[in-house]
Amino acid sequence: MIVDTGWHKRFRGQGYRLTIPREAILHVLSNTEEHLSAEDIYMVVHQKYPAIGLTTVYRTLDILVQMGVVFKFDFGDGRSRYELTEHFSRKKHHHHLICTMCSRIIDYTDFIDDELELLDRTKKTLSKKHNFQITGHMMQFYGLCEKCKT
Amino acid sequence: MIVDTGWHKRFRGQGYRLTIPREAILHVLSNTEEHLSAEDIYMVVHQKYPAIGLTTVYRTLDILVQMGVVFKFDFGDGRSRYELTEHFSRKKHHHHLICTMCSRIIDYTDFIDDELELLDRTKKTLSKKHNFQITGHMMQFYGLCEKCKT
DNA sequence: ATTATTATTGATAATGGTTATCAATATTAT
DNA sequence: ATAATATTGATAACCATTATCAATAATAAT
Ligand SMILES: [Mn+2]
Ligand SMILES: [Mn+2]
Ligand SMILES: [Zn+2]
Ligand SMILES: [Zn+2]
Repeated sequence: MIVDTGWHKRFRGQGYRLTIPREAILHVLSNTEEHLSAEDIYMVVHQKYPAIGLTTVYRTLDILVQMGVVFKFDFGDGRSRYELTEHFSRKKHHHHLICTMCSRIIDYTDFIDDELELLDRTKKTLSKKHNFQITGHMMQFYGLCEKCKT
Repeated sequence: MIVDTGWHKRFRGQGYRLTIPREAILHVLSNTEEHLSAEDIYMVVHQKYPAIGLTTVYRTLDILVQMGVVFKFDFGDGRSRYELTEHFSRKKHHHHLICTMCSRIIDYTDFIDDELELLDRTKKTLSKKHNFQITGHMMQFYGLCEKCKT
Protein backbone atom coordinates (compact mmCIF):
# COMPACT_ATOMS: atom_id res chain seq x y z
CA MET A 1 0.00 0.00 0.00
CA ILE A 2 1.40 3.34 -1.04
CA VAL A 3 1.36 6.05 1.60
CA ASP A 4 1.54 9.39 -0.12
CA THR A 5 3.97 11.77 1.52
CA GLY A 6 4.38 14.21 -1.31
CA TRP A 7 6.47 11.80 -3.31
CA HIS A 8 3.56 10.92 -5.55
CA LYS A 9 3.14 14.49 -6.66
CA ARG A 10 6.87 14.90 -7.10
CA PHE A 11 7.11 11.87 -9.35
CA ARG A 12 4.09 12.83 -11.41
CA GLY A 13 5.55 16.27 -11.88
CA GLN A 14 8.39 14.68 -13.79
CA GLY A 15 6.20 12.28 -15.74
CA TYR A 16 7.00 9.32 -13.49
CA ARG A 17 4.77 7.09 -11.41
CA LEU A 18 5.31 6.29 -7.77
CA THR A 19 5.35 2.52 -7.67
CA ILE A 20 5.92 -0.03 -4.93
CA PRO A 21 9.54 -0.67 -5.90
CA ARG A 22 10.29 3.03 -6.02
CA GLU A 23 8.67 3.61 -2.69
CA ALA A 24 10.52 0.70 -1.17
CA ILE A 25 13.85 2.04 -2.39
CA LEU A 26 13.09 5.50 -1.05
CA HIS A 27 12.15 3.91 2.25
CA VAL A 28 15.49 2.18 2.51
CA LEU A 29 17.39 5.34 1.69
CA SER A 30 15.34 7.32 4.20
CA ASN A 31 16.05 4.93 7.02
CA THR A 32 19.76 4.36 6.87
CA GLU A 33 22.74 6.22 8.21
CA GLU A 34 25.02 4.38 5.82
CA HIS A 35 26.16 4.99 2.28
CA LEU A 36 24.58 2.13 0.43
CA SER A 37 25.48 0.68 -2.92
CA ALA A 38 22.87 -0.41 -5.43
CA GLU A 39 23.30 -3.98 -4.33
CA ASP A 40 23.07 -3.06 -0.65
CA ILE A 41 19.73 -1.44 -1.38
CA TYR A 42 18.65 -4.37 -3.47
CA MET A 43 19.34 -6.78 -0.64
CA VAL A 44 17.34 -4.82 1.91
CA VAL A 45 14.44 -4.29 -0.47
CA HIS A 46 14.59 -7.91 -1.42
CA GLN A 47 13.75 -9.07 2.10
CA LYS A 48 10.35 -7.45 1.98
CA TYR A 49 9.74 -7.61 -1.76
CA PRO A 50 11.57 -10.60 -3.23
CA ALA A 51 10.10 -9.88 -6.64
CA ILE A 52 11.92 -6.59 -7.10
CA GLY A 53 14.99 -6.95 -9.27
CA LEU A 54 18.41 -5.35 -9.16
CA THR A 55 17.80 -3.72 -12.52
CA THR A 56 14.89 -1.81 -11.07
CA VAL A 57 17.07 -0.59 -8.24
CA TYR A 58 19.60 0.81 -10.69
CA ARG A 59 16.88 2.38 -12.79
CA THR A 60 15.19 3.95 -9.82
CA LEU A 61 18.46 5.33 -8.49
CA ASP A 62 19.13 6.92 -11.85
CA ILE A 63 15.77 8.59 -11.75
CA LEU A 64 16.25 9.78 -8.20
CA VAL A 65 19.63 11.23 -9.05
CA GLN A 66 18.12 12.95 -12.04
CA MET A 67 15.33 14.31 -9.84
CA GLY A 68 17.87 15.69 -7.39
CA VAL A 69 16.62 13.46 -4.58
CA VAL A 70 19.72 11.33 -4.37
CA PHE A 71 23.41 12.01 -4.73
CA LYS A 72 25.66 9.41 -6.29
CA PHE A 73 29.11 9.10 -4.77
CA ASP A 74 32.30 7.41 -5.78
CA PHE A 75 34.40 6.58 -2.76
CA GLY A 76 36.90 4.62 -4.77
CA ASP A 77 35.87 1.11 -3.84
CA GLY A 78 34.59 0.17 -7.25
CA ARG A 79 30.90 0.67 -6.75
CA SER A 80 28.73 3.77 -6.60
CA ARG A 81 27.11 4.71 -3.35
CA TYR A 82 23.94 6.66 -2.82
CA GLU A 83 22.65 9.07 -0.21
CA LEU A 84 19.57 11.27 -0.02
CA THR A 85 20.38 14.88 -0.77
CA GLU A 86 20.29 17.46 1.95
CA HIS A 87 16.75 18.54 1.20
CA PHE A 88 15.29 15.05 1.53
CA SER A 89 17.38 13.69 4.33
CA ARG A 90 17.28 14.09 8.05
CA LYS A 91 21.05 14.47 7.85
CA LYS A 92 22.26 18.02 7.41
CA HIS A 93 24.67 19.23 4.81
CA HIS A 94 27.89 17.33 5.35
CA HIS A 95 30.96 15.91 3.71
CA HIS A 96 32.97 12.72 3.94
CA LEU A 97 36.12 11.37 5.44
CA ILE A 98 37.19 8.25 3.57
CA CYS A 99 39.61 5.59 4.71
CA THR A 100 41.59 4.57 1.65
CA MET A 101 42.45 1.27 3.28
CA CYS A 102 39.12 -0.15 4.47
CA SER A 103 36.68 2.26 2.77
CA ARG A 104 35.11 3.35 6.02
CA ILE A 105 33.12 6.55 5.59
CA ILE A 106 32.61 9.17 8.25
CA ASP A 107 30.16 12.03 7.85
CA TYR A 108 31.34 15.34 9.22
CA THR A 109 29.81 18.77 9.54
CA ASP A 110 32.68 20.75 11.02
CA PHE A 111 33.21 24.22 9.59
CA ILE A 112 30.27 23.73 7.28
CA ASP A 113 29.23 27.34 7.72
CA ASP A 114 32.64 28.68 6.80
CA GLU A 115 32.69 26.24 3.96
CA LEU A 116 29.32 27.25 2.61
CA GLU A 117 30.39 30.87 2.69
CA LEU A 118 33.53 30.04 0.75
CA LEU A 119 31.69 27.79 -1.66
CA ASP A 120 29.18 30.48 -2.30
CA ARG A 121 31.87 33.00 -3.15
CA THR A 122 33.64 30.47 -5.36
CA LYS A 123 30.42 29.53 -7.04
CA LYS A 124 29.60 33.12 -7.90
CA THR A 125 33.02 33.82 -9.29
CA LEU A 126 33.26 30.63 -11.26
CA SER A 127 29.83 30.82 -12.82
CA LYS A 128 30.60 34.28 -14.05
CA LYS A 129 34.16 33.67 -15.19
CA HIS A 130 33.48 30.42 -17.04
CA ASN A 131 29.85 30.95 -17.89
CA PHE A 132 29.06 27.79 -16.02
CA GLN A 133 25.78 27.02 -14.31
CA ILE A 134 26.83 25.36 -11.06
CA THR A 135 24.39 22.88 -9.61
CA GLY A 136 26.35 21.20 -6.88
CA HIS A 137 29.64 20.51 -5.26
CA MET A 138 31.51 17.72 -3.59
CA MET A 139 34.30 17.66 -1.13
CA GLN A 140 35.96 14.84 0.66
CA PHE A 141 39.01 14.02 2.72
CA TYR A 142 41.08 10.88 2.30
CA GLY A 143 43.24 9.16 4.82
CA LEU A 144 43.61 6.28 7.20
CA CYS A 145 41.10 5.57 9.90
CA GLU A 146 41.84 4.72 13.47
CA LYS A 147 42.04 0.99 12.80
CA CYS A 148 44.02 1.22 9.59
CA LYS A 149 46.72 3.69 10.45
CA THR A 150 48.54 1.18 12.70
CA MET B 1 67.38 6.05 -23.55
CA ILE B 2 66.53 6.96 -20.01
CA VAL B 3 67.31 10.49 -18.93
CA ASP B 4 67.52 10.59 -15.19
CA THR B 5 65.76 13.56 -13.69
CA GLY B 6 65.48 12.31 -10.15
CA TRP B 7 62.81 9.82 -11.04
CA HIS B 8 65.26 6.97 -11.02
CA LYS B 9 66.18 7.57 -7.42
CA ARG B 10 62.57 8.02 -6.47
CA PHE B 11 61.56 4.71 -7.98
CA ARG B 12 64.48 2.85 -6.46
CA GLY B 13 63.60 4.30 -3.11
CA GLN B 14 60.34 2.41 -3.26
CA GLY B 15 61.89 -0.76 -4.61
CA TYR B 16 60.80 -0.08 -8.18
CA ARG B 17 62.81 0.31 -11.34
CA LEU B 18 62.52 3.18 -13.76
CA THR B 19 61.80 1.52 -17.07
CA ILE B 20 61.10 2.79 -20.55
CA PRO B 21 57.34 2.27 -20.25
CA ARG B 22 57.24 4.05 -16.92
CA GLU B 23 59.28 6.91 -18.21
CA ALA B 24 57.10 7.19 -21.30
CA ILE B 25 53.96 7.34 -19.19
CA LEU B 26 55.44 9.98 -16.92
CA HIS B 27 56.41 11.94 -20.00
CA VAL B 28 52.85 11.93 -21.28
CA LEU B 29 51.47 13.03 -17.94
CA SER B 30 54.06 15.79 -17.68
CA ASN B 31 53.22 17.22 -21.04
CA THR B 32 49.47 17.47 -21.07
CA GLU B 33 47.02 20.01 -19.81
CA GLU B 34 44.23 17.48 -20.00
CA HIS B 35 42.86 14.90 -17.63
CA LEU B 36 43.72 11.69 -19.36
CA SER B 37 42.26 8.25 -18.89
CA ALA B 38 44.39 5.11 -18.89
CA GLU B 39 43.44 4.47 -22.47
CA ASP B 40 44.20 8.06 -23.50
CA ILE B 41 47.68 7.62 -22.09
CA TYR B 42 48.02 4.25 -23.73
CA MET B 43 47.21 5.69 -27.13
CA VAL B 44 49.76 8.47 -26.86
CA VAL B 45 52.46 6.15 -25.55
CA HIS B 46 51.60 3.65 -28.23
CA GLN B 47 52.56 6.02 -31.02
CA LYS B 48 56.17 6.09 -29.90
CA TYR B 49 56.36 2.65 -28.29
CA PRO B 50 53.90 0.32 -29.98
CA ALA B 51 55.10 -2.56 -27.83
CA ILE B 52 53.85 -1.09 -24.58
CA GLY B 53 50.57 -2.62 -23.51
CA LEU B 54 47.52 -1.20 -21.83
CA THR B 55 48.04 -3.45 -18.83
CA THR B 56 51.38 -1.81 -18.18
CA VAL B 57 49.75 1.59 -18.28
CA TYR B 58 47.26 0.56 -15.63
CA ARG B 59 49.98 -1.00 -13.52
CA THR B 60 52.22 2.01 -13.77
CA LEU B 61 49.40 4.37 -12.89
CA ASP B 62 48.67 2.32 -9.80
CA ILE B 63 52.28 2.61 -8.74
CA LEU B 64 52.37 6.32 -9.41
CA VAL B 65 49.22 6.85 -7.37
CA GLN B 66 50.70 4.80 -4.58
CA MET B 67 53.88 6.86 -4.78
CA GLY B 68 51.89 10.07 -4.51
CA VAL B 69 53.00 11.24 -7.93
CA VAL B 70 49.62 10.97 -9.58
CA PHE B 71 46.08 11.61 -8.42
CA LYS B 72 43.26 9.43 -9.69
CA PHE B 73 39.98 11.19 -10.33
CA ASP B 74 36.46 10.09 -10.97
CA PHE B 75 34.56 12.68 -12.95
CA GLY B 76 31.56 10.45 -13.39
CA ASP B 77 32.05 9.43 -17.01
CA GLY B 78 32.78 5.81 -16.28
CA ARG B 79 36.56 5.85 -16.46
CA SER B 80 39.22 7.06 -14.09
CA ARG B 81 41.32 10.03 -15.04
CA TYR B 82 44.82 10.87 -13.93
CA GLU B 83 46.76 14.03 -13.24
CA LEU B 84 50.17 14.69 -11.74
CA THR B 85 49.93 15.85 -8.16
CA GLU B 86 50.75 19.41 -7.27
CA HIS B 87 54.33 18.65 -6.33
CA PHE B 88 55.20 17.05 -9.68
CA SER B 89 53.17 19.22 -12.00
CA ARG B 90 53.71 22.61 -13.45
CA LYS B 91 50.08 23.26 -12.63
CA LYS B 92 49.46 24.71 -9.21
CA HIS B 93 47.03 23.43 -6.63
CA HIS B 94 43.62 23.58 -8.22
CA HIS B 95 40.19 22.02 -8.34
CA HIS B 96 37.71 21.11 -11.01
CA LEU B 97 34.53 22.30 -12.56
CA ILE B 98 32.74 19.42 -14.25
CA CYS B 99 30.01 19.61 -16.86
CA THR B 100 27.58 16.82 -16.05
CA MET B 101 26.32 16.85 -19.62
CA CYS B 102 29.45 16.67 -21.77
CA SER B 103 32.10 15.87 -19.13
CA ARG B 104 34.15 18.94 -19.91
CA ILE B 105 36.63 19.69 -17.14
CA ILE B 106 37.85 23.14 -16.20
CA ASP B 107 40.71 23.70 -13.79
CA TYR B 108 40.28 26.62 -11.46
CA THR B 109 42.41 28.22 -8.79
CA ASP B 110 40.11 30.91 -7.47
CA PHE B 111 40.03 31.33 -3.71
CA ILE B 112 42.57 28.58 -3.33
CA ASP B 113 44.25 30.44 -0.50
CA ASP B 114 41.06 30.85 1.45
CA GLU B 115 40.30 27.27 0.70
CA LEU B 116 43.62 25.97 1.87
CA GLU B 117 43.21 27.87 5.09
CA LEU B 118 39.79 26.35 5.63
CA LEU B 119 40.96 22.90 4.64
CA ASP B 120 43.82 23.15 7.03
CA ARG B 121 41.53 24.02 9.89
CA THR B 122 39.12 21.24 8.95
CA LYS B 123 41.95 18.80 8.61
CA LYS B 124 43.29 19.57 12.07
CA THR B 125 39.90 19.28 13.70
CA LEU B 126 38.93 16.12 11.90
CA SER B 127 42.16 14.25 12.49
CA LYS B 128 41.87 14.93 16.17
CA LYS B 129 38.15 14.28 16.52
CA HIS B 130 38.07 11.05 14.54
CA ASN B 131 41.62 9.92 15.07
CA PHE B 132 42.05 9.92 11.32
CA GLN B 133 45.33 10.47 9.50
CA ILE B 134 44.36 12.71 6.61
CA THR B 135 46.47 12.41 3.49
CA GLY B 136 44.55 14.36 0.93
CA HIS B 137 41.38 16.04 -0.11
CA MET B 138 39.23 16.54 -3.15
CA MET B 139 36.75 19.15 -4.11
CA GLN B 140 34.81 19.71 -7.25
CA PHE B 141 31.89 21.65 -8.65
CA TYR B 142 29.27 20.19 -10.92
CA GLY B 143 27.11 21.99 -13.40
CA LEU B 144 26.46 22.78 -17.01
CA CYS B 145 29.05 24.35 -19.21
CA GLU B 146 28.53 27.20 -21.60
CA LYS B 147 27.60 24.94 -24.49
CA CYS B 148 25.37 22.60 -22.52
CA LYS B 149 23.28 24.95 -20.44
CA THR B 150 21.21 26.54 -23.22
C1' DA C 1 81.67 -13.87 -15.47
C1' DT C 2 78.04 -17.19 -13.93
C1' DT C 3 74.31 -18.01 -11.60
C1' DA C 4 70.39 -17.10 -8.62
C1' DT C 5 66.95 -13.90 -7.38
C1' DT C 6 63.75 -10.52 -8.21
C1' DA C 7 61.06 -7.16 -10.95
C1' DT C 8 58.72 -6.11 -15.17
C1' DT C 9 56.40 -7.03 -19.19
C1' DG C 10 52.44 -7.93 -22.64
C1' DA C 11 48.82 -11.23 -24.20
C1' DT C 12 45.05 -13.24 -22.72
C1' DA C 13 41.29 -14.40 -19.94
C1' DA C 14 38.40 -13.33 -16.19
C1' DT C 15 35.92 -10.13 -13.12
C1' DG C 16 32.16 -7.43 -11.76
C1' DG C 17 29.45 -3.30 -11.64
C1' DT C 18 26.45 -1.31 -14.69
C1' DT C 19 23.39 -0.98 -19.05
C1' DA C 20 20.76 -2.44 -23.01
C1' DT C 21 17.19 -5.44 -24.73
C1' DC C 22 12.70 -7.17 -24.77
C1' DA C 23 8.49 -9.26 -23.97
C1' DA C 24 5.08 -9.15 -20.14
C1' DT C 25 2.35 -6.43 -17.21
C1' DA C 26 0.41 -2.55 -14.98
C1' DT C 27 -1.25 2.18 -15.22
C1' DT C 28 -3.34 6.05 -17.34
C1' DA C 29 -5.68 8.58 -21.11
C1' DT C 30 -9.23 8.44 -24.67
C1' DA D 1 -13.47 -0.96 -23.58
C1' DT D 2 -9.51 0.35 -26.02
C1' DA D 3 -5.39 2.58 -27.06
C1' DA D 4 -1.27 4.74 -25.50
C1' DT D 5 2.26 4.92 -22.18
C1' DA D 6 5.26 3.51 -18.16
C1' DT D 7 7.25 0.05 -15.49
C1' DT D 8 8.95 -4.26 -14.59
C1' DG D 9 12.35 -8.33 -14.09
C1' DA D 10 15.18 -11.85 -16.54
C1' DT D 11 18.67 -12.19 -19.42
C1' DA D 12 22.42 -10.97 -22.14
C1' DA D 13 25.80 -7.63 -23.34
C1' DC D 14 29.11 -4.02 -22.23
C1' DC D 15 33.42 -2.38 -20.90
C1' DA D 16 36.84 -0.54 -17.66
C1' DT D 17 39.77 -2.73 -14.77
C1' DT D 18 42.32 -6.94 -12.70
C1' DA D 19 44.25 -11.45 -12.34
C1' DT D 20 47.05 -14.97 -14.48
C1' DC D 21 51.13 -16.59 -16.40
C1' DA D 22 55.02 -17.62 -19.00
C1' DA D 23 58.80 -14.83 -21.06
C1' DT D 24 62.26 -11.54 -20.38
C1' DA D 25 64.99 -8.06 -18.31
C1' DA D 26 67.55 -6.10 -14.50
C1' DT D 27 69.91 -6.72 -10.27
C1' DA D 28 72.30 -9.23 -6.52
C1' DA D 29 75.06 -13.03 -4.92
C1' DT D 30 78.65 -16.19 -5.75
MN1 LIG E 1 27.16 11.01 4.06
MN1 LIG F 1 43.10 19.42 -13.16
ZN1 LIG G 1 40.17 2.10 7.65
ZN1 LIG H 1 29.13 20.65 -21.22
